[in-house]
Amino acid sequence: MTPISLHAEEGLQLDNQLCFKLYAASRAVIRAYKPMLDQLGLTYPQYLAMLVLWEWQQQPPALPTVKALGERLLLDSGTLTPLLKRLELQGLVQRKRSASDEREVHLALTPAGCGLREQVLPLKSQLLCERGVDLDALAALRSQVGVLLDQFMVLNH
Amino acid sequence: MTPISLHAEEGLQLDNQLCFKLYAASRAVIRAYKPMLDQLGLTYPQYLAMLVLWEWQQQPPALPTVKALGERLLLDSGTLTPLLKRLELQGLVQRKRSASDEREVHLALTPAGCGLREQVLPLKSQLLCERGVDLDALAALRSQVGVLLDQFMVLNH
DNA sequence: AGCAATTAAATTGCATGCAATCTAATTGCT
DNA sequence: AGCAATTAGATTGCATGCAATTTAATTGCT
Repeated sequence: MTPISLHAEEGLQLDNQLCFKLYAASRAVIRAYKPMLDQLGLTYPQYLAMLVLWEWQQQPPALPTVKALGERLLLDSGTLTPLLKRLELQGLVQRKRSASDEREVHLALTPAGCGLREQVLPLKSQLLCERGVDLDALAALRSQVGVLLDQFMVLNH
Repeated sequence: MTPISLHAEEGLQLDNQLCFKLYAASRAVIRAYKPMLDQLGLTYPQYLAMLVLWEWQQQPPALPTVKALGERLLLDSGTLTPLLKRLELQGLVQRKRSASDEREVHLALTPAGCGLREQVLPLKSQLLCERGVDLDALAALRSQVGVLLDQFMVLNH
């Protein structure tokens, strides 16, 4: 196990921190989504939750639980419970206790929640277009960040 | 302006979203920093603020203002004011109104805040070592995420 | 000088993230 | 069956992010 030597001059410069670049880039991308999300009436994490629910709907009849959604988004019930209650208040999602296991809460899309999906693709195309995003570069970067994510997922056991 | 065509099957899959990968990776990295930050008694954004203040100290005598710190971290006073008050309570930072312009607040490190810097590099080396991080790969990814960040910084004007 | 426009922080309100705790339901083990 | 250990959500508390508003100080323009 070779000790890693870091020199203060480089090792503590903000601009040399991957962590800061990631953190700032993530917020910058979320900021870029804001105009689109405002039109949908969703916050960013709410949008991610809807993406999972829309995806899940492709394989009926299994409904996801809060836990399953959390595993997908890497979020716990402390974050998801209030978020899902807000989506329910907006009439996009229904939460119902499982009959077979009363601990679980199943999530189902309402017709409104289902229909919202159709509005997303046009808005997203517009977003990418306005910004002249290179789709190939996007995919490449996504894959690289994905590798990093996987590494940390394992390491955070 | 060529319209970008996205197909629902690929275009809305969570795993195909760069935004989600970035968001998840950013949180995963912050989680990885947690053990180190706990030892320092700092939260993650507090740590970033300290990085900037430590860096700033290399060029005396100019003291950063809240605004300057915010420009560096891409955060506004709504986030920074309470964060800095907590750092002040911990005795790491001093906030003082500028004499020349009463609107500004200058930030100075206390001796304790200054001294904390020495603890960081060993802890960080240990973190990287324990996880067997490849420093070259790290630098490469940082540079790529940096490019993305720059693009969005410009585009979010 | 006088005053509108700007600017820097602070404040308020809301929605996360996340640790820690709590509750209720289910499992597993004897 | 009986009971400890697990498990799924909900709840609480705290620290961000960030939009929107407010306050006080400074600039800029006439």
